[in-house]
Amino acid sequence: MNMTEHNTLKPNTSVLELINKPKTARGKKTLARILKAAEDLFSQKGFYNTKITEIVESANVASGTFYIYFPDKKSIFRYLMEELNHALRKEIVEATVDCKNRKEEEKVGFETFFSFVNKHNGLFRIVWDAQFVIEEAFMEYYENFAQHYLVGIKKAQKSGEVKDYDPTTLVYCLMGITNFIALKWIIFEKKPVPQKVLEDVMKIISEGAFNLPE
Amino acid sequence: MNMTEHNTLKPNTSVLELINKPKTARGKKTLARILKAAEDLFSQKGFYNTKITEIVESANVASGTFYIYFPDKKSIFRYLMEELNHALRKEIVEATVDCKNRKEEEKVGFETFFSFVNKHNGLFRIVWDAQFVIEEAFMEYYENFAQHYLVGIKKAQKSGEVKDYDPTTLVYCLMGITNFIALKWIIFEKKPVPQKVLEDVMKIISEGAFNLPE
DNA sequence: CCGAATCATGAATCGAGGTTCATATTTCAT
DNA sequence: ATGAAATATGAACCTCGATTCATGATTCGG
Repeated sequence: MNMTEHNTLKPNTSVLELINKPKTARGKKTLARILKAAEDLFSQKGFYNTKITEIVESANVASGTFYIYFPDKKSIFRYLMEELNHALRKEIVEATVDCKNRKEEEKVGFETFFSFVNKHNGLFRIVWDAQFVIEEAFMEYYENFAQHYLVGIKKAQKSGEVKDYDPTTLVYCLMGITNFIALKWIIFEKKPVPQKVLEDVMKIISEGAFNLPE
Repeated sequence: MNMTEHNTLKPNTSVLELINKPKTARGKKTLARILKAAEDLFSQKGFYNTKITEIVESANVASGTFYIYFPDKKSIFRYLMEELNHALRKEIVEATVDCKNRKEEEKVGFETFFSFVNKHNGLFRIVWDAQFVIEEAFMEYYENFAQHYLVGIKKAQKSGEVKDYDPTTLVYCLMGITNFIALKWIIFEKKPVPQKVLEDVMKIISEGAFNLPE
């Protein structure tokens, strides 16, 4: 077992270089087809139930071709995870740039997250599958997401917009809420998250769940 | 493919009979050893990374013995899932019997959930792994849990203790919060959930996260 | 338009691990 | 005490799927 240097939680650690980058138009197309096929299949059936055979078949390439771009099955999985992570964060950042206040920012962030999961509803399955495919990746994913979230929350606490709880607790509560709401609607019900639900969620995190005892 | 009758979401569907029940003291002990070994291994390494070989070795039985009690690898996984599900619900019900109001009930419920996950920290890994092992089981698990939760929440809404949101939304928010707080602390940090965190969580769901703009 | 680099092929390899089964041992009701 | 039922054994089987590699086709800069 040749253990390579451990991959600590450095923010910008990228593993995307694991792949052998195509240098030709043809190569790029092929790689794209492979990635698409893999994302679809992993999303539907998970890592261990997806055969390389199926990926290459669905991508219309020979099995050997797969190994031109990825050293092994796990690499493509990890690659997809990072890709999704980046894409999600990018969408959220872009969607929230000109929000007037933190509350609006949360709302738009939630909406963006829901629509992203709706588009890439394999995100969950891939991320959750990760804990048994590439152990570190799973924690890395959420801790990373939380860290970015944290920055915004702390700022909003300084400005007085957000109450003075332990910010990490708040961040994990908010991530929990969005993840489970998306799970319920997009994964279980196979529908977009209804507007009414989004609004109730906003009310819950604004006003709490309980009525005051009179 | 001989598709057996589809397992709809009937509350009390039990699959525990999948196993060949032992009729002897010896048999019971053996089965218990196998279950313990399997729970440990599945928790640590997930379903697909756990070999029958390892389970039986860790349980000190021969490979054939495994198949006396379970028809195949998936059965024992499913069995464990149900067992955990029942155990968790039982603990929560028992812990909350004499709570004075819904808010206290939530708090005690949260505490019990955290302590359960702390004791059986494989619960998460097993449940989340499930979506790729036994697809229905994953959704079944959460929907089932949600349904029980819902009953209590609706009651508390009638009595006016809980605000009048869509109860399903509220339930999934609360499940999301507890699951992610447990994830952060018990799984990622490998520590029990600190008291301060529990208190902040309670405040968040009581008072919300935002300060009112003055 | 040539040839070195790139990309593609797919049959063959190889190891892994779930499951079976013929045989042996243990239990326990009578 | 006894034998039928219940348990236990573990080597052998068998399938499946990740990966390799020798060979062939394409690309594209100069």
